[in-house]
This record gives sequence, C-alpha cells and structure tokens, in this order.
Amino acid sequence: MSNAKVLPLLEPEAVVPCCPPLNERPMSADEAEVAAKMFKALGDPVRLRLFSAVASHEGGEACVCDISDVGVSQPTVSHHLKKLKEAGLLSSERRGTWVYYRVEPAVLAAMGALLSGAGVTA
Amino acid sequence: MSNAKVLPLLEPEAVVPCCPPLNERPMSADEAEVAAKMFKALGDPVRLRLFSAVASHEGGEACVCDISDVGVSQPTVSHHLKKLKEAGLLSSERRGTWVYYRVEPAVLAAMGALLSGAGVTA
DNA sequence: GGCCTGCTTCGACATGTGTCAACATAGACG
DNA sequence: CGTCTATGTTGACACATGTCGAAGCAGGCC
Repeated sequence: MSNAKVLPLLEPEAVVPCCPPLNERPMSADEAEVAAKMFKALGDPVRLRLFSAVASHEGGEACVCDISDVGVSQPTVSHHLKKLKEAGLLSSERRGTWVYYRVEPAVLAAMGALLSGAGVTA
Repeated sequence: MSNAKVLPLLEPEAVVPCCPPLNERPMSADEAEVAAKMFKALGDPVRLRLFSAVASHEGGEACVCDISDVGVSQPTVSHHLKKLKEAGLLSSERRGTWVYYRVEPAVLAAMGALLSGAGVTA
C-alpha cells in the first residue's frame, strides 16, 4: 500500500458524454440506464444532504467526520458515500487519519446539461 | 394530431423554490426530502425514457400511445407516468380517447438550478 | 507493542420498488 | 345500447434498498 497511487488523470475529454438534453430526442435504453444511475444516486435525502455537505464545504472536499451529522448511523453514512462514489459523483482519498470526499465536477456538469433546456424549448 | 394543441400558460410565480444550489450550503433535512423526490423520479431508466419521450415530443406533450414503446407492459408504463406526475414532473390531460402528458417546466428549472454551479464553484 | 479513534465491511432485517396479469373505467363509434 | 380501443387500478410477487449493530481494518499515539 505504500507504493504509487494510481490516479485516474482524467483528461477534459473524459467528461461524461452520457446523453443529449432530455428534450432533444427520446433517450435510448442504454443512455437511460447510465443517466438514471446518476439521478438515482441523488434520489435519497440522506445522500443528497451528504453530497450537498461535501459540495458546499470549503475547497469542495470534506472529511467524513465533518458531514456525518445527518441523523443516521455512521455505517449508514459510509454506505451512502460509497453509493455516491460508485455513481461517479464523489471521489475519496485517505489523508492520514481521515478520509476526504470531493465532488466530481464532470458528472455534475453532465447532469446539468441533461436538464438545462429541458423545460425551455417546446 | 388534427385537433387543437392546448398550451400550458403557467404563470412565472409557480416556479418551485425548493432549494438553493447544492454547493451553496448543506441542505436541510426538509429540503433534501423534497429535492430527493424529484431526483428519484428520474432515477429509473424507464421513467427517464418516458420523460425524455414526452419532453422531446412535438409541442412538449405526447399521448401515451406515442411513448409506450419502452419495453415494458402497458400497466407498467401507466404506473411510471403516475409516478412522474406525482413528482410534479409531468401533468396529464384527457382529450377524447387519448391522454396527453406534458412536462412541467418549473420543476425542471428547479432541478437545473440545484445542479448548475454545483461543480463550478469550490 | 498496545490502545484509541476514524472509517468501512458484514450480516440481518424491514420496507420500498418495478413488474406483470387480470380486471376496471372512459370515451368513441356503430 | 353494445362493443371496441385506450388508460388506469388492483393484487401479487421478486428483488433492490435503507438501516442498524457488530466486527474488521487503517493509521496515529502512548
């Protein structure tokens, strides 16, 4: 565990191109599968609060200890953070004693792109 | 397709003020409860496809018969449309033999506002 | 080394959710 | 009025999900 940490090094091209805006064309089954995962990740109140806590925290990252005051047990907090990480919305990094979570801007942008304009056009 | 299209005429006051952007401040439990409902509604692939089909349809509305080709049975389509309606994302109106569903722009705007900027700031 | 703190994983449980077949309802059309 | 088509509702069932307590792992500190 002491050797190099293999970082993703996500290039700007790697921005999730998941899908066109919702109102551009009917979504394909595959697109919907991908996009629904992201929405579902934010479809739980506890996860939404955790995510918001991380997103609004200084520097865009927060230690678990800083955000675990959402009314559920600590294992549950960990469970939800894992879900958010699996959905690509958060990334985590251990720094000494604490584990820090950070928002993944690319995925957020993708979701925003999905919604933006969806109610505007006809 | 030959009859009149009744446009929504929603007043601007009706915009759902559900919550601040995700990165502005940690969400309260109540806010998260409300917002999570909307995300959860789009957190299913079938619902996402149905919604996208309505949103991308001409005039922003579509008859059930136009969008029910998503690979599940008709009752299931009806069930999901009901869920989307309960979440405030769609509204329905019976016109003669057919029922037309239409996107609710205000809620879409609210969701977009939640996400917009969430990955941009720090 | 031994312990203490922070976080994750495991096992179990209750509840929620997606799905379908069968039935019910609403208009249109004869 | 009877029937046909288009949607919605009900009941049932399998599966996913949220939650917790207990145990495990990682790293700092004495």
